[in-house]
Amino acid sequence: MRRAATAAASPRRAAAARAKPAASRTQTERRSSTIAKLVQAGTEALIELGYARTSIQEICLRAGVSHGGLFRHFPSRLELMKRVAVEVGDGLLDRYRQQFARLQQHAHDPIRLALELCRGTCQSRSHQAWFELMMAARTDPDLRAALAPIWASNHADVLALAGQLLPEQSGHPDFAAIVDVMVTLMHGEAVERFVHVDPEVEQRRLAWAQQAVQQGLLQAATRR
Amino acid sequence: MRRAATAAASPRRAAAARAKPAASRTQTERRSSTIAKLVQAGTEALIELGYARTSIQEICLRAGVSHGGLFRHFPSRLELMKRVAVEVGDGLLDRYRQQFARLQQHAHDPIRLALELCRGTCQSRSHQAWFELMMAARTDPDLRAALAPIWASNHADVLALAGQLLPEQSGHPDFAAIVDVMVTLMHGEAVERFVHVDPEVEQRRLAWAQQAVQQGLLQAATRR
DNA sequence: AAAGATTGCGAGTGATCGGTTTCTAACCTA
DNA sequence: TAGGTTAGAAACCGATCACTCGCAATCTTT
Repeated sequence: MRRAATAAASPRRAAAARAKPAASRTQTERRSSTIAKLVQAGTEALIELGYARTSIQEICLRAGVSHGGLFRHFPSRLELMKRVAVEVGDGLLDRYRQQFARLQQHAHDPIRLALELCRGTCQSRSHQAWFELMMAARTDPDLRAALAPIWASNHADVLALAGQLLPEQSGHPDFAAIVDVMVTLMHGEAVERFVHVDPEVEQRRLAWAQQAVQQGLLQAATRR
Repeated sequence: MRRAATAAASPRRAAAARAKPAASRTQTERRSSTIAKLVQAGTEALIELGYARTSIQEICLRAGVSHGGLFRHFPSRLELMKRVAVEVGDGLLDRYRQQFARLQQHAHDPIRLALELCRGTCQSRSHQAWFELMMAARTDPDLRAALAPIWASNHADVLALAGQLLPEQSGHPDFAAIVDVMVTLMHGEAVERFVHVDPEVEQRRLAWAQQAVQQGLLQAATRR
């Protein structure tokens, strides 16, 4: 399906690209370049202005693409937002994975690290775009329908990643429930952060969460 | 300042009101009646359509008030939204207080009851309007400035109410932190609910939260 | 190099936005 | 009951919304 390799295979076009790298590009390069610019601009607009004010003209202005140029690649605003959602969701997971891999050797407690990274991810700029789409979808049936499968796969990916990064704990019968509670807590924290930020409260909250997770993991699921 | 009593003080007008209660009303009655209708309509529109689509004409349509009539009582959309926020915030607290008073005699565990009511409140229709205003304010500086004091007082009221309803636990050094974590958790739950609802996960989450609160209350703050 | 396909551009379209203005109907004071 | 004030209705304003369309520029194929 993809034809990215075709460009490099043509010696004549490759030579032209070497001579005037900015001026002459293949169609697929032009296409993917402007698409990337549009998606990036859409993400930034979501973060800074919110879904309602992320208008076509705002995106085009930020991307440096004309009004009509956008519709050459996306048939509607909704389709662009779908693409943004996929890109943002994948980006958040990648970010988490990379940070964990980089820091886990120097971390004393992997659970603490996991919680801190979870908080950091939920408070990141990208995650604000994610929330913005979630909230907009609440009252926008079309957007909701379009994003539902993206959310579902992302949710599954989060749990899978947690099990992958914490292999020793992943076998615990309550592991999924604990991950769920912690992610939910971080989501609540991120939402409240839009209203008010209190570093001291946040620190106590994380300490409390860490303790609760460790106690939860120590005891077997004897509740039932 | 207020003159609501003036109407009832006039015997002639009171007689007229008794004769044709719907047709003839005092100015203050007319005024407060349409204001109430506008605030109610604004709240419902927030819940069903979201902040962005809660337009002047949508509110007027729902309230049965003309476009110009709205601006007779509110100088701008923002002022109406401020009023909605106050009304919704107070309503949520009243609702919680009343439900707790009604159910605490039959409840086995007041902490469990407090958590269940907190969840119920955060998942109520009114709370969706509250969230909608929160999220809209994230990217709307004017709205944010207008709602900041309302949030601050509401936040203080929530903690005060918790201490009032759980007098035995309110003296614990971690009480405020525990209430904070639980409210935050319920906020996260409410947000995720916009995406997906899973009753089984929610049940486990509440059981886990209850257990965590009880363990947190049992031990003194020995962390430091 | 000619012909064909793809990409980018920007002036349109009708609808809707928050807010103003003008005018009539209802109510209050005296 | 006359004169003044308040409440409500509806036409109107410029700005902005998502989206369309015809045309020019740039690749790709022959």
